[in-house]
Amino acid sequence: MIDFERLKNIYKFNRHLSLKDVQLLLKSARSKSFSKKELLIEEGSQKNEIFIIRKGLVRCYYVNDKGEEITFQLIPEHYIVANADIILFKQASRFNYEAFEDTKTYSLEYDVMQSILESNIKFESNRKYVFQKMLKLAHRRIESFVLHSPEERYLLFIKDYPNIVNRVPDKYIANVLGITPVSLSRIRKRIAEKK
Amino acid sequence: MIDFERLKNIYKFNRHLSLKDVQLLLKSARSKSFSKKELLIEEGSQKNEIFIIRKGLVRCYYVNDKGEEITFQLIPEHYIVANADIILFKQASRFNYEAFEDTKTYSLEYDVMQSILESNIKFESNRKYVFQKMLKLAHRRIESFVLHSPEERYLLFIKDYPNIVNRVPDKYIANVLGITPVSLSRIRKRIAEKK
DNA sequence: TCAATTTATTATCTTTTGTTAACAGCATCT
DNA sequence: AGATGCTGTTAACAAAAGATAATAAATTGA
Repeated sequence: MIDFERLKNIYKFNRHLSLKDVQLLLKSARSKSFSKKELLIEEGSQKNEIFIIRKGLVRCYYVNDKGEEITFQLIPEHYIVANADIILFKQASRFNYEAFEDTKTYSLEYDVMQSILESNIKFESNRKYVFQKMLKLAHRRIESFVLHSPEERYLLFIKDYPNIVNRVPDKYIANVLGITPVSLSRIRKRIAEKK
Repeated sequence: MIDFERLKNIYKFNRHLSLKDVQLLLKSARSKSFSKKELLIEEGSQKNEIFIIRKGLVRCYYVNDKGEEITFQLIPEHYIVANADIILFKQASRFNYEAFEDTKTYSLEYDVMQSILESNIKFESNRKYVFQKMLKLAHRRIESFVLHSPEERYLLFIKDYPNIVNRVPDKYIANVLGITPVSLSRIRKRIAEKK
């Protein structure tokens, strides 16, 4: 049974949303579980399912020409997993989204979600909130690339996401920072020597 | 006199918006002109004015501890200039937004814009469109840092923004790509030698 | 037009990163 | 327990990038 009150709190739905509103949205949602290494979204997929992670961690990765996996994003609890390629670029997913731990989600077809959101004006301010949150994360990440060195970027990352750091091997974090695992290892050494 | 029909076309306002709707939004807008080097938004500013560039180019830059200017973004015609720090992070602007050419804009207070948007349900789908467009740009830029080398990043940039390349000195583009001007010069040489 | 400024390139040197490979420490799994 | 696989560190070398400075070329402004 879904604990709506708790969920509402977790996802900080707008204060103008009543419990009823949230229920409206979630009664169409499915609860799903993925065991470690299972894929939520597969490369090539045209499906457009929106997930909210209740528990666990999802790794979004790209497979390049050489067959190497490059981790693009690490997505922990309470964040949204969505097929960005479909939503933003109208193309099949270039990424795999893999449960990196045993993961529980609520999910919903994007179109279904949209029609529910559009059916109730109260959802609009919440939609705005979600979009802003995503833009905020994106902006901060771009800043970290333009304004900071890889070393500073790493320090920022462990400060911003202590929650992720202890849960995934460093090599994946290196990818997210746009550097190689070997380089991250050296950066860590340099930082340690400074102290 | 504002040519609404043309403007509507340029900014691809949603088909559900009538000319009347667009007029509603724009009658509160001011037309402004900035001569080269004038600031649209100044570092430290708490003002929240949204600009649409009708003509010209705006450079968004950050001044670091050493007093060096780092260009964060180059914003050409038809794009939006907004104080991201205020809107996303509720803090005074860390950036200057400078007219890099003589620039003409329409502008509007963010709060005014919001209340107009909220007064008319028809604007919602357009708001969604604008947010998506911004997220798309942000996502693509993050991709360029995570998935591509500086050289590939430069090639992507000149492909995506040929419009900007010929209008600003390379040193600003280097900043946007997260590298130094000297390094960009070497990259250009390397690319030239390959051909 | 001509001086002054800005920009791009090149050189030199230092630092950092990428690449590949080896290896040790852990964890996992049957 | 023992074999296997995964991860992080280190080494060695090549490639690229940062820093600084000098210079040439282009642009700007009076």
